Amino acid sequence: MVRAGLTTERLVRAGAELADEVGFEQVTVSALARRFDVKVASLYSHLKNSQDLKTRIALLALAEMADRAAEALAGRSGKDALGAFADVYRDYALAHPGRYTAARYPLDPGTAAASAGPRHAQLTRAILRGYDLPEPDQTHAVRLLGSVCHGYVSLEAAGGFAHSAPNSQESWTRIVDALDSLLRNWPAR
Amino acid sequence: MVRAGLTTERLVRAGAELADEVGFEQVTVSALARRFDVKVASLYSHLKNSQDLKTRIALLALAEMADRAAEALAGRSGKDALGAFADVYRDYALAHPGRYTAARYPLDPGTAAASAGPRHAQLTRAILRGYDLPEPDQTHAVRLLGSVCHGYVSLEAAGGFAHSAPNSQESWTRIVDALDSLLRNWPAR
DNA sequence: CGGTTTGCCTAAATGGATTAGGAAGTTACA
DNA sequence: TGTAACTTCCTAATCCATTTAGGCAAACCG
Repeated sequence: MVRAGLTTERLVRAGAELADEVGFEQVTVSALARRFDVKVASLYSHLKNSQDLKTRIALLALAEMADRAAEALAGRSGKDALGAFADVYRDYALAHPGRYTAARYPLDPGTAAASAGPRHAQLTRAILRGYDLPEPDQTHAVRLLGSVCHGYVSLEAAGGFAHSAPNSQESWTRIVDALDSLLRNWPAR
Repeated sequence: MVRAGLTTERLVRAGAELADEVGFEQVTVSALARRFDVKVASLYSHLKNSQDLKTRIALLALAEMADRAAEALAGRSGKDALGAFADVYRDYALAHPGRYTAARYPLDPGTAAASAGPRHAQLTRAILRGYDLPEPDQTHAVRLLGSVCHGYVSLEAAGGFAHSAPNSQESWTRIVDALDSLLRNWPAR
């Protein structure tokens, strides 16, 4: 019997690739076993169950995005940082649609807290340092930025902007401009 | 044999209720059959397949939201309209989480075009009449508003804002304020 | 009232998720 | 090097959802 060399690590990585190829919904324990040319039951030594697999893929995606965002923000500030940050999410979603979908897989509170989620919030907050907003407005702005990035990328991925002018890239650029302007002129209570 | 009186209409409506109760992911043809105390195969006279069921629930949700949005916009304009519009989505998502999830179920282009999707875009555009933006900025703004509403509500539904201060309602109010301000001071190219 | 349509059925094939238990491969250590 | 302990992967079985084919009975329509 030749061993396939399965590890949780490799399975999750392969699961993420599978998600990008066929969609996160189609990621099943069975499909993953087929990809490793191994019986389904073998995976259950490395994964608790199907949900565990999906959760791990989600955590991988969140961590990858946070890594890229952190790199993109290094040495940038203000509008430059804002644009680079936003592009990280958009580019990631375009390059890795399955992983991006995975990143929205519902996590239980404990898992979410231990995920890269808080890092995302920290990074968003770092951008806002260039805009000098007092609390609690800073928190509102963090939530706004998160909503816009996530919302835009989701709608774009769903094809929402595909079949009408102007093209999506142009809107994206202008929306980043608009957000920059908004943050520089954040309305007082 | 007493007939159960199944129709596509009733099945979809019950499917939507089921989605709100147990989550859209858990809506299956089997669960629906159980709810009507009927054999699974019987549903296939009324539904093409499982995907058809989900698509129909999605269309129902999109139409319901568009109806509510249209009603909310009647007689309002400017910031008043903006706030009311945004609240429709938020309230709908809170009251009908399963249906709201359903509304993001991927539709093929033909179905999407025949859905209430375009009506949503029209309604968003109606709000912007109060802000006097020239094209193509109006389109960018439509996309921004759609992104914020969708993004915020998604993140909120996923519990993103649940465990930190300030509370979500306050952020939401301030974000609507901020968007109003942005639309009134939309930056030139 | 007889024929047709419709609504729901039984039956069966397919495929994913999951568990129990076993055998082959690997490692550690005497 | 021999062997015990552990790890990895397997067979086999169960359960549940999806989907299709074909049939009987109820409802409707002339």
